[in-house]
Amino acid sequence: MTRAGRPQSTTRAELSTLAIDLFTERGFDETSVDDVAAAAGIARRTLFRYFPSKNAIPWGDFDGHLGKMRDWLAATPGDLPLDEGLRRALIAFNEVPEVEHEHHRRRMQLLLEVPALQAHSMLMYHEWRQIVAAHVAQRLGREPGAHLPQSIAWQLLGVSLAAYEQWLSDPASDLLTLLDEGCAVLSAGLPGTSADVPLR
Amino acid sequence: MTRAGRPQSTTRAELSTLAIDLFTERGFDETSVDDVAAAAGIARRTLFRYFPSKNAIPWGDFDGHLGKMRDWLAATPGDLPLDEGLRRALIAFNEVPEVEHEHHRRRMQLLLEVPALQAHSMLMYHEWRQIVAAHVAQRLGREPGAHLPQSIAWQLLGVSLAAYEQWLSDPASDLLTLLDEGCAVLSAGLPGTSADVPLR
DNA sequence: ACTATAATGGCACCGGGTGCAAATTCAAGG
DNA sequence: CCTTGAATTTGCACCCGGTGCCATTATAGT
Repeated sequence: MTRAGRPQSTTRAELSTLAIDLFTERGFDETSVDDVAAAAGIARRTLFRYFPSKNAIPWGDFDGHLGKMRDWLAATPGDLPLDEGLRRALIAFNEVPEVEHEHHRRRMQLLLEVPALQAHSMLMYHEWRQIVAAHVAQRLGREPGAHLPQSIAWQLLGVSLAAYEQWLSDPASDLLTLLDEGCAVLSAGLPGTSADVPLR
Repeated sequence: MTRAGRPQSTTRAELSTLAIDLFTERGFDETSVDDVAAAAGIARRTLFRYFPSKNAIPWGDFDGHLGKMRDWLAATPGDLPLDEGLRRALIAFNEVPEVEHEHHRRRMQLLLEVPALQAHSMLMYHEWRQIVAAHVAQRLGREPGAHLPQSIAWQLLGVSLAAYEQWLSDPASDLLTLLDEGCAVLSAGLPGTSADVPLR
């Protein structure tokens, strides 16, 4: 059954963590792809078979993780309000086992603070947004490509990224709490609205 | 008075429109920087003095345009609800004179549909978000770097990008109307919430 | 051992981006 | 008219990310 040929000499995950270490120590721009390949003991050409680009390396197996987001949303009870379903899925998606906390933080620090990676992340989040939009569309009885679902997906992404930025800038903060706060704003709408009590 | 040296041989705006033409015709990835330079009649090296990267070329003078966003927000009457002020500034920022409609559409089509440019746009919008966050912070009496202002800025960016995507995908649609719809969601919060009438 | 299979690795090549130093073009002053 | 100085343009060498191609290597099954 085990279809054979030469076995892989390493894994995406291994390479990703190794690279994150290097990038964090020496800096992303200052570390060349050759450096990573050399440290991993493989050829540069091979590294590009594990990852499509240097920017993709710190992401590890994000696509695999995306599947979970889809599953959580699909498993959302139908009687749950839309915002509550989104909130729970978002929390679940960003929950990380205690042991991996430090590693997760370092990875996200790279992804959110290195300009090249910041930019690249938008390509990664495209699929994530489509998953969210599809769920919202289904709940609201619209097309996945319609304006409302797409807008909500973008806004939820905004909530996530703002929470992550805050989390990274304040070591004492808790990521899930921040995500919760963001969701609250998204659910209830902007403060200081005509519907609200006057500000002063 | 005119402090002299050799005069510039062209302008950012000229190069930008020329390049947008080329990129639209032949494709962004298929058009090399040398092609653009050749078409403009300047050296490749010189082109990189007008723009810091190939990705920046289609943006033209975006930084200058950013100043207007700051001005509109600063000029917002203090008695206007927060959401209404943001809505008006967003509309004003994205209003384009009739004559430039076609050009604007082609530019945005590139910026939103070419992956490399999609990614790069996040770096461009960073400053835009900070402007919005600063305004929100001032209105709400918080620090510009605080979570709430940053989250709202991210969400407003999401509203903008969703509107633009919709506008590009549907030629019959009106951009300002779409922006308005997005702002409405942001103001009022998500539909299908526990606070709303049950869905069916 | 032999073969099919699947991964690794070396090499040449392309395109974006930069540092550096020389060449160009203008205004102003002697 | 010629020089000087400022600001811009340009050519060149070089680095790095990324790809196409093909040979090489390591495994499983016969």
